[in-house]
Amino acid sequence: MPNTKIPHATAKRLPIYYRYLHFLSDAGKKRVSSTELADAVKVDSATIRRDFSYFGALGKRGYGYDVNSLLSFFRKTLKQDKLTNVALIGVGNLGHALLNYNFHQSNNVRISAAFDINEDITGTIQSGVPIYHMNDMKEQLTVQQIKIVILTVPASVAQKVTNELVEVGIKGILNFTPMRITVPNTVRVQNVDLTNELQTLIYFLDKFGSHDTEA
Amino acid sequence: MPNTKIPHATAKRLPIYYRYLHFLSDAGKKRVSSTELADAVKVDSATIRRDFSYFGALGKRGYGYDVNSLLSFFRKTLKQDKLTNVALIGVGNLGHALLNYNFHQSNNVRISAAFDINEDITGTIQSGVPIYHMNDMKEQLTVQQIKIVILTVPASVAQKVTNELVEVGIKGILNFTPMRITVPNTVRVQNVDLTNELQTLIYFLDKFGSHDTEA
DNA sequence: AGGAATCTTTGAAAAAATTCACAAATTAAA
DNA sequence: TTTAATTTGTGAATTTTTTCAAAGATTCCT
Repeated sequence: MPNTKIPHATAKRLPIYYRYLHFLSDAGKKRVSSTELADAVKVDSATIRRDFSYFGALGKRGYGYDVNSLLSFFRKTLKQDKLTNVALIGVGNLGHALLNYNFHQSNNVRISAAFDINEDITGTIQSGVPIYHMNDMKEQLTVQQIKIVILTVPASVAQKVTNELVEVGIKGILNFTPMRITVPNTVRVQNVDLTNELQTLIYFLDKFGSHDTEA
Repeated sequence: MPNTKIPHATAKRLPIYYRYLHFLSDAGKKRVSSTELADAVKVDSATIRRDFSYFGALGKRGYGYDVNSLLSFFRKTLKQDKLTNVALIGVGNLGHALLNYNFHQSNNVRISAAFDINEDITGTIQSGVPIYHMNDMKEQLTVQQIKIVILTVPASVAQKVTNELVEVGIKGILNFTPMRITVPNTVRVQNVDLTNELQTLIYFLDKFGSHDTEA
């Protein structure tokens, strides 16, 4: 019974599987077992089989999974078969790094517009991406029909900017600010909090019995 | 019965609470209720109360939690009362941004050394941090007694570098590479995978019934 | 002071996620 | 062809996490 309801925890692992399948395919590998995958992506093999099973019977007993068919299945599932345009809001330290970060390569995502208030950079093109002034944000997002943004503005303006994003129909926000922004529940927020990650790491430290932790 | 065993899910939320308490304290607020906190950090109030209760009875019925005592309790718990030195391995795009990123401000963490193979920058000081050559990594990490690193090297060398880190007794790795690195279970790895975050966001998109997702 | 309102603490229930373990299917080897 | 070795798919058990709900403690208002 495919696709009925994919658990949240499973969904978050799909990109990890996807990437490794990509790697295997590039390496010319034809088949892969859940055990082999487990070793590479550090997820228990039973969990992997369970995850896959939510999408139906993707494997073959005694054989494993066919790399290429699994890959193309996940490519569709993750909507990697078409290019997604996103905008970058806030071209500071981190924003600038993300402009150069090669999302496109493995991801089929392109940053097609960036916004900032700094007039030294607005109007220019950085790493192939035009930088607009924040004043033009709502207009450009509408015209370019962008539905996903990466938010790298200062925490102090995060909510204010978010409200504008919601107004123009943004559906997904990758939030790099430390603020927990408020949005209507038609909008999805994914938080990436660098400070938190470090603090969590420090916290877990001498608590040994360690190993891996998902971001 | 405090401190016996803090659930993983709880531990990952502590930094979020900590930061907001900091904010409240700075704003001169004396007390806060779980409901109020819940609204700000987007975690259910019952979950917050449960989380706190693992550390003992930190609040007062009918009153709420005292901001400053809660703050100083968490400061100790998260070891934010003393400065933690970390190293940055790999000063590329992202690494450079992290050098400028103000971990220190809210975090009491300092990047005290950075490493790269690019001889144009080794030997220089960037954003106040000396950049050493990777050849000197093991020596410097040992001398400086660094136990935590931020790993921003290319995926292709992630495991190789990790092995060296393990050799010199690194205990925590904040892994920005897309590789799932292998470490002995005395070492903790926290993965931050930017591409994954975006893909997850895209995946969740039209699956509406949305809202927040932790990184 | 008395009573209503607030708010934590915490058992217990519910929900979600992981893991075990084995039958069923397939491949590989002898 | 028969046997041994793999390996999936999945009920069931377990573990983890979240949420409910009510008793107990305190504050606030009149």
